[in-house]
Amino acid sequence: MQAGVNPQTLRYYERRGLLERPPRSSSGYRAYPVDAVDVVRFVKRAQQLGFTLTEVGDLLHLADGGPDNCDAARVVAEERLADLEAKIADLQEMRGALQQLVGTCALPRSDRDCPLLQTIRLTSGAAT
Amino acid sequence: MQAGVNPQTLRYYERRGLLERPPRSSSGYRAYPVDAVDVVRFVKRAQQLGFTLTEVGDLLHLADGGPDNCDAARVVAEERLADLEAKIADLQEMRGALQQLVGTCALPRSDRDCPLLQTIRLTSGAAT
DNA sequence: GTCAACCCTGTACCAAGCTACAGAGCAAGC
DNA sequence: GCTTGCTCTGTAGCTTGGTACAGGGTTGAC
Repeated sequence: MQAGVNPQTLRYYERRGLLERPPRSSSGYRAYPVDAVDVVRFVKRAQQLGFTLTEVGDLLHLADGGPDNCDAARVVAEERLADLEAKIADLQEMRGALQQLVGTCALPRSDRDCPLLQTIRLTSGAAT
Repeated sequence: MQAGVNPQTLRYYERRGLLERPPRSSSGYRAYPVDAVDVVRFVKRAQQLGFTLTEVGDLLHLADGGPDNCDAARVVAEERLADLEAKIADLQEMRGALQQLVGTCALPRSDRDCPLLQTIRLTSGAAT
């Protein structure tokens, strides 16, 4: 398929309610509208970013409604935004620790003690 | 336990090779050394940041070695660093899209059409 | 010495997110 | 009209990261 997923996955998404049930040909074959590709791509992208299929479904369903649902959608979006901020901050902290580690490893061999575990401990300690 | 996980999980980590097999009491009870707590905390933190247990195990095992393994550890760390950079960039992009979405929703009700799905499509389209 | 509350082992189960398989029908090229 | 390759349905399996349970031993308070 154009979205790079196999038919089983599409049926799975349909079961999960992520994809609308497409019209069928006279013989029962699914005939996906063009938009389906966009939906699938969105699902895939959101997944990469750590959203669960349930969350993706929530967003998609909210999008189906009119202005009333827009308020609900905003709430969901703002929650996700807060999640994202937190996750980004966390990853940045971890990046700092890793950069430090790589820096330590760049010392001449005689000057180092490969303190990976120590660095790790500091990192995890800082999070507590 | 002090690291906030239950005994089954500790045994699971032991099976997975993340935790060294601790010495046993005469009756077979596990007597964990103090460091075990740090290791568990590191595992938990790394998980939160999207590392799999397998990746965590790799890092921990590299840490066991001397200066030679330090080179290998650096390679792993640099790979993770690149992953982190990419993930952060991705999340930031997604954050931008969500912020835009929330901004749109803040318009007076009559002026809006809750274009969540459109925003989503633009976002996913931009990633292709 | 007995009772509760822990630990031991092994195995089985869970949710999420697919993926594969069986048994069937349809479509299209030759 | 037959074969190849798709689709259909339903069900079962996989992996990850645990959690629970059964059936037993241990430890410590009383």
